[in-house]
Amino acid sequence: MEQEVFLNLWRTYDRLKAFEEQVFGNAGLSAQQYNTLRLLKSVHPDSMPTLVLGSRLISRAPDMTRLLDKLEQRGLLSRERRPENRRVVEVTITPQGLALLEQLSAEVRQCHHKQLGHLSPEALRHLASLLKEAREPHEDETNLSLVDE
Amino acid sequence: MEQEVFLNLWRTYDRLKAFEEQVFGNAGLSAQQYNTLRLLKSVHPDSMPTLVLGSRLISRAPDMTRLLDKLEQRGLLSRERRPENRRVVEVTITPQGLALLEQLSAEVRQCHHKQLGHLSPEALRHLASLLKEAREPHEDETNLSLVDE
DNA sequence: AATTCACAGTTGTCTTGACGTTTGTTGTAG
DNA sequence: CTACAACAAACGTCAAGACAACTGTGAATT
Repeated sequence: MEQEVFLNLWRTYDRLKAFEEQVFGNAGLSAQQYNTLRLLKSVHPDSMPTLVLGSRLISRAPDMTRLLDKLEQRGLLSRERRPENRRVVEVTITPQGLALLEQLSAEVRQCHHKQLGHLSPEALRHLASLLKEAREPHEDETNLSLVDE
Repeated sequence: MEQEVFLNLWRTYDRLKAFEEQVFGNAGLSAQQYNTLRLLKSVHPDSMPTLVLGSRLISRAPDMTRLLDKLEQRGLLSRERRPENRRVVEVTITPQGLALLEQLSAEVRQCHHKQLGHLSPEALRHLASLLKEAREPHEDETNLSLVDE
């Protein structure tokens, strides 16, 4: 029974993921990169240290450095070491990064609707709350809201 | 709303996956490899063509050849081209493969219990059925049962 | 002040996922 | 009977994920 739930979770995630991948693929982003930008936007114009960013992503990212490298090369974010603490690298989204998110936003909304639009609002609410309940004991910190816009 | 559900799905999957990875990691398997063996066991002593195997896995596997290479090297399965049709490669689980699954089975059950044991049977049933409903329009074929033992 | 320790990122390496392109095999049409 | 299309698998390549080891920086201990 518990096994069946996990397999259902896995497969459903795998199927729905394909939609996102198509949207982000067009823009040359991975889902993880998109979420990084989304998270940076939510604190803009403030910055965020690399490791904090990594820990707040939906899915753990063991490779923040290289992920940020790529986004920085494309001018979507900037990194800076501040004199008061040269250990941390502060990351900020750039106007280009914001513009890219803006450009994608309609398509992303549409994508999520294609994924799950066939479910009733009650079913969606119920599903979200069961999912939260399922992972609740395994969250390290109280990792608050997943949506932040 | 739909976006929030997908993010919850993603995160919950990511959190629960960690448990499986630990169990399979000990045995030197990936979750995908374990599922391959499990699927082969379900048709044992019959065999299965490579591509059929790939299409029946929980999550798509674009790289069956190399996944099977590793399992074959460890003697967990065998591959064979039959004279009547030399195009297809028939895959069969070996006694060693079966033994490995047997050896892991208790640990796997325990792992799923750790993942989801805190939910009531009703919640589990409900969650499974909502997940099925969520991906239903996106299943290519009627991809029937995920559990097959 | 020098040493030790903890912290934040980075780099190296290996494995896996993704995707397009061959190679070998069979069936079919001219 | 030959050429061509289809199919199954294998291979090449590149980007991501995982994990360990390393570098540089700041704070604490003595």
